[in-house]
Amino acid sequence: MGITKSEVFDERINRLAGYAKALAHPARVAIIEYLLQHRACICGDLVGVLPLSQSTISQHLKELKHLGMIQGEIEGPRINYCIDGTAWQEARRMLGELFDAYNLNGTCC
Amino acid sequence: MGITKSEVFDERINRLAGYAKALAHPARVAIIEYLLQHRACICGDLVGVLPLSQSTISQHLKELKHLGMIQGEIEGPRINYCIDGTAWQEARRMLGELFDAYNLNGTCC
DNA sequence: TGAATTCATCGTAATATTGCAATAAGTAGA
DNA sequence: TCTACTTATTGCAATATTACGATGAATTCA
Repeated sequence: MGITKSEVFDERINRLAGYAKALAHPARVAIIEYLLQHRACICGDLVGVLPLSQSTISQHLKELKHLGMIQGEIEGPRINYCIDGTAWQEARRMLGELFDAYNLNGTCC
Repeated sequence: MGITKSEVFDERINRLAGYAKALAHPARVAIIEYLLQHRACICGDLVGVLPLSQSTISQHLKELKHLGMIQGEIEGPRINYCIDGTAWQEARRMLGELFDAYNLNGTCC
């Protein structure tokens, strides 16, 4: 098939997987870290930083936007992308809870 | 293409993306949560829990193993899969640092 | 208006992922 | 050994992802 059976999992799990997916590609991690360091960026900046083409970077930005992790604001001829605070906090909380669940149950194996 | 240019990103970023990838599919999140709750599991258990076929689940387990998140130990006719503590802690640390970087810089936009 | 700048989109190609049925491989017990 | 049980692998099909060049759309400035 090649199509994820999202409908058989509940909302929470799909959302968690979505946030993880946003960080599941090195280019997207690099983009997020750049955004964290600069508080904002434009696609053009990234073209100079990442060894990927402008269209590829634009595509990753689109994916991050689609997954809710970033926002884009038009500012003159360029676009100010930045982390979406709400999604960021939710992702942090959901992933944090998942990782913390390991400690609560003690070591395994 | 369809092939990620991992070689242009450093080790740390690729590792982080790898851990995120482990959680980037709802079925794998469900598997991990099941492991967290039961401390161990066998593929057969999951077949009764997840609405996916045995071969599909086995494949996700293989992927999780490949990404370092779980370990499998043969125990009689079955296999005891469990979270890999070392990888888990590293993933938690790396993702935690990433998420914390947002707060350190204050709100954005 | 025209040129330059910036980002998005389209088209294309190659590879990866997801899923399942069927089958294989391994172990345990009769 | 034979059977039952459990998990892995194979083969296949369909969709998703990644990447890039070329082109398009929008904005700014001369």
